[in-house]
Amino acid sequence: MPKRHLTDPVDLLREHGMQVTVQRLAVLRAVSQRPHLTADDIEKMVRTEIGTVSRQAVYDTLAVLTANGLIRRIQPAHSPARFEDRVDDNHHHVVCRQCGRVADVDCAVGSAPCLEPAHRHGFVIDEAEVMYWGLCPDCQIAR
Amino acid sequence: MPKRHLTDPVDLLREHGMQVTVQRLAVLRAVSQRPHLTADDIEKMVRTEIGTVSRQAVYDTLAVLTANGLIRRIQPAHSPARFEDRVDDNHHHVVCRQCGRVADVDCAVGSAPCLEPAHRHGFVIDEAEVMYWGLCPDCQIAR
DNA sequence: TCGTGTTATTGACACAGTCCAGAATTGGAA
DNA sequence: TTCCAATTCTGGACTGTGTCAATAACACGA
Repeated sequence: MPKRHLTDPVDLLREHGMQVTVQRLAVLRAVSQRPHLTADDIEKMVRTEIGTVSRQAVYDTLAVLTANGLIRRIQPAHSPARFEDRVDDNHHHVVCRQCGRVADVDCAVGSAPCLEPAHRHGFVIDEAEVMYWGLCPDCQIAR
Repeated sequence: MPKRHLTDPVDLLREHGMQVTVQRLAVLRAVSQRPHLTADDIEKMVRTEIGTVSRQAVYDTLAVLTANGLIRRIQPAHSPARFEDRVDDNHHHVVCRQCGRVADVDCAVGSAPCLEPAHRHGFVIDEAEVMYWGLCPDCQIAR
């Protein structure tokens, strides 16, 4: 009896007590294959793959996957939310001001960059999010 | 002839070639008095102060003030845009996950924190934005 | 005070995302 | 295998921010 790899999407869902459905697997596959897609892009990909899916199902699925930590939601300003399956590591993002493209970056400062603000104003801080802004290679050429 | 202080709102607008209007002065005053307000809050404050103002005028004014660098627009996820008049210094923000309250923080790492990502993927980066997430004092108590 | 270019008003519209209620599907018990 | 309760999906209406376009009003220099 072959031992299944832990990151098998089916096992992943089961481990979190979630039912296994075609839609969920398709959403997981889409997010995994092409990180930083928008909900709309994911909806299109899933529909292409399994024929039909409602927008609501996509949003619900993304929400429940996010809540269970299987995927991560990032929301740059002036852009719809984007999703990625790279979780459990402390990485950040660089966003193109022109086309909205997103890429992963690791911060050079360390594994927990800037987690210590000078004054925390009584806030209990649980996350530091770093967003780099600039122009992607394509948009530099287009100038 | 007394020399006017440079940060006089009227002079500020003139310096940037912008006409001086009651609405603009009221918007500047609102943003200055209570930083991190939303456009909606600002609209209410301005309306209270000068009687009547259209939503569009508020948005236009905020846009033109932002474009000229008189105010700064910050846009936390799951929250409408907020505005502040503290510009020209490299500070960041801490946002309450519960109520959306925003406070200024200076990063302890240095004046230009995390500006050097490990891999920039060909992007030309012009800004690094740091957002801290947590709970504000009031919302800690409410738990 | 007048003329011109800028700014404000009004109302329609766009977009991302959410809510709701009923229908369908699923996992697990028998 | 069949059935039940819980979960999930569907379709449509709806919200909240924000933008566009056309017209009216205003600010400011001459």
